[in-house]
Amino acid sequence: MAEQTQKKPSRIQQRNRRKILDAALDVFSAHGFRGATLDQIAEQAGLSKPNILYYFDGKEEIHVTVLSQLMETWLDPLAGLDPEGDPLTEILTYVQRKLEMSRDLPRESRLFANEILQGAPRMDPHLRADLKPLFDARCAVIQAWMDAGKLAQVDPRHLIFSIWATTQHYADFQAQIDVLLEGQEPTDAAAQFLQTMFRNLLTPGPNTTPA
Amino acid sequence: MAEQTQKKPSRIQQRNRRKILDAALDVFSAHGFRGATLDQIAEQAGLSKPNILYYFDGKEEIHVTVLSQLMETWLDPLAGLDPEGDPLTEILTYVQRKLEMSRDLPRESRLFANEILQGAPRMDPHLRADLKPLFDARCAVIQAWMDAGKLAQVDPRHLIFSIWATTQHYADFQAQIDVLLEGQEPTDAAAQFLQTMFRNLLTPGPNTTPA
DNA sequence: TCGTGTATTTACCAAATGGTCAAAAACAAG
DNA sequence: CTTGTTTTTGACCATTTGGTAAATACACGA
Repeated sequence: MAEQTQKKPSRIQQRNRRKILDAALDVFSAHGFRGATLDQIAEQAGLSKPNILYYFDGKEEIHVTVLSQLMETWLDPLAGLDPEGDPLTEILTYVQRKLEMSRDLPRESRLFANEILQGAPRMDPHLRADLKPLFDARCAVIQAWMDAGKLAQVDPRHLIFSIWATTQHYADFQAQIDVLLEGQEPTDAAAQFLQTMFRNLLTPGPNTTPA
Repeated sequence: MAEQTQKKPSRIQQRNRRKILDAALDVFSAHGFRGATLDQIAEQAGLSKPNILYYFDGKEEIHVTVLSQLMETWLDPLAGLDPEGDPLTEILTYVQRKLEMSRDLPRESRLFANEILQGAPRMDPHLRADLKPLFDARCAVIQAWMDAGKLAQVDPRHLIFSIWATTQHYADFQAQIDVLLEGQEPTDAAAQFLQTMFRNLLTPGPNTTPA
């Protein structure tokens, strides 16, 4: 059966589960949970619907599995922020990595956005268990940098929010951006803009927040 | 019938259409188009399902109507940006207004986000017809301000994107933010942060973009 | 090659859902 | 009250969709 409690998954099982999860990422990210159908996932995966339900207990389980896997990938850049590195460089690198993820993994970004938009019904536990601790830890690191005078004083929490918002925007609102930037040079102006914005924000100098 | 080609709508008709559209905003913004059901909308509106279909031709038409109405509200702040005003003040005021809209009209923000996330299937025409021209016009205004040396030189298009992204983030990702900021002082730190960020970005000074 | 557990398909089902229709209320005007 | 119009409803319908059961095909080690 598929419910092997501890058996090693056969090669064919691994392959099919991967195909299903990849198809599910496609479909869920494009239509949301309720908008996606098992038939669509089945077709995309090149398998029959009952066959898919042979590998997963139901639509819900597929969705949860995809979201769980996504979580790791998604937290990776933030987790990679090095408390020992140069503060400004670390943050600007983080911005850059997030921006690249929007480019290279738009499906993942949209899937995540979809889930949060609906109130994170299935992801809330993950957010509390995985994201929250990491978020708090990174806020503390950034705060320490600021206290040491290595960065301008701003609210670390909203700094992170603004990084997420601006970078993920390019994946999540791509349809809008395509309309607004139609036919314009594909220069990577976004990267340059964001680097400038966050550098200016974080560089301690004459423009710092008034006490 | 409801299909009066030019007749004035009766008072009861106006009232019911409004109830339906408000209920639809609730339901669509919370579950997306496919996730929303006519029964949910009917219940929320306090009407029966057939009665709803007496006022609207179908689910699709309700959705389109809500989106169209939303468009005006949504473009209003950008349209209100005054080319004659003080550049920095104008933009910072715009940021503030957009942030307030995220607070006061989160349903609208999420409905919009949902639609764009799905690739703007029903809104694409509106984007091209209404948003695009306004966007181009405002970009030109901002560019002129920069050329006159009244603002630091950055890409106006990405400036606007970043304003949208950061402000709407507070409505669209509220579920996530609630988890991450749980139990923290409800100070309006977001407003202060964003004002600082965009002021530092746009104030011509030592931290300007390198030529 | 054979047998056994694995994988896949065919044929279904029940619930949900968008939508219809005719008739009943409700209502307005004379 | 009566008549003509607008509004509302109850009873249905067809399709979609998540899911199941049983039968069939397949892989692969003995």
